[in-house]
Amino acid sequence: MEAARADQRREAGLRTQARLLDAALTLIADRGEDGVTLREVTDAAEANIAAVSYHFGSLKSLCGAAIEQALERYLDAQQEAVSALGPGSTLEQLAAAFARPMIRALAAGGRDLAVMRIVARAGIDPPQGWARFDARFHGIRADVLRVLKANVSDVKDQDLILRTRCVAGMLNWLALAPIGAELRSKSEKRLERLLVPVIAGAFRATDCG
Amino acid sequence: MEAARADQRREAGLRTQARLLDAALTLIADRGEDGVTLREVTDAAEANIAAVSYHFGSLKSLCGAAIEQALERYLDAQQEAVSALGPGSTLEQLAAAFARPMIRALAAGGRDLAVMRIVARAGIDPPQGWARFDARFHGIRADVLRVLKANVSDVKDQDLILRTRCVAGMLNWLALAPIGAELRSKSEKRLERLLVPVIAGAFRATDCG
DNA sequence: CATCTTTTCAAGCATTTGATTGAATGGTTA
DNA sequence: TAACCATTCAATCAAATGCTTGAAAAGATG
Repeated sequence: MEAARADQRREAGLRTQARLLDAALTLIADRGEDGVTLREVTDAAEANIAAVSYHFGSLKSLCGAAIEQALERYLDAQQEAVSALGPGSTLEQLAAAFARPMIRALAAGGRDLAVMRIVARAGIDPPQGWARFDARFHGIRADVLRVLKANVSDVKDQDLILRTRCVAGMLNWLALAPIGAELRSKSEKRLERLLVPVIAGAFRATDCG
Repeated sequence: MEAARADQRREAGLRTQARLLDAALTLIADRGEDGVTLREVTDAAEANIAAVSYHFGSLKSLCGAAIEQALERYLDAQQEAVSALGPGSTLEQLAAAFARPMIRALAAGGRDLAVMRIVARAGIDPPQGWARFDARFHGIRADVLRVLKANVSDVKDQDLILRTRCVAGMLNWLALAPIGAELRSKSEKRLERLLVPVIAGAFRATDCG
């Protein structure tokens, strides 16, 4: 037979894996990793209970894989948004770039928002192997810090990093809290107009006097 | 017998109730309501498993009581801090007052911090009967809004409320996320110096140009 | 003292949990 | 066709869960 034609059984298995990952993504985003049960995830994925053990070894492994997938999608988007910043970017441009992945997710909803909610939850209850992504987080933080230092003077790096974390926390909060649900019907442009000034203000943190 | 002397059995029961509430407070703060088990809470409280049913009816009721207690403590502190604001308060004074309960809790740790973490979790997964506290939240928000309107011009009330929610979310994030743990060894004054400018900046949200 | 009442306790119950098993399914290969 | 193999499935298991039970403990009350 042709080598190009794939094994139908293997393809079906991969589709089941993908459905399980997708179901886990949504459920973890809504209830957290510990709130997801085996039956729930297999029902949502239209798969048999044993499929989780067969394809992933355990429910914990499936959730871990779903969370890793979400983290990677987030880091890709965040890194791309931040790397577009030039050396002379303003705080508003920084704020817009930094918040863009979350703003897009809030406007888009669905899987994109689920990814951001999982990342936010991971910030509260760091999953095992979180350290695996430290380097990429550090890289993004370095890009942000560079722009911050060019715009804000007489503030220690440590304190600028704290401001970045405060802003990231604020955005994560909007993804998780029901209060942030009001924002989800709005367009990207509208969200940008609302949030960017607040974020830039937090970055600036100056009395203006 | 004297009416003033209390029944020792009743007193012992009340002490058990208090221990259960206290154990639930700590555990809910750390793992969330759904992460608390009956055995865990009774072990921590040095009480028998049946004590929960006997005193509170169910684990859910015990957790509900602990969460309500935490919410009330929080609202008392927040309301007191905000009501100290005068009509001519600056944004920095507003920021300091608004963040004071969280700053005190971060500096104090222990039960005070547990209370704030439970309130933060309640903002993500609102418990039943949350609506019971709507009026008090609304009152605090009104006080904040008054000061904001006096300091920020040409911004709709709706958007000022959003800023308040963003700031509240940022503070809640610091209570929940492990990243915020770095702040917990610092003094109130140091925390105020670090956070108040950021919060005031988010409230101000102006380009300064 | 005898009787009540409040609280505590160990044992056990039904349900739900994650996980396993051996058989069945059905495409693949010789 | 027949042997093979990746996948699916229903049935089942042990452990953990929330909760209940009847008895025991011990202060209160007459």
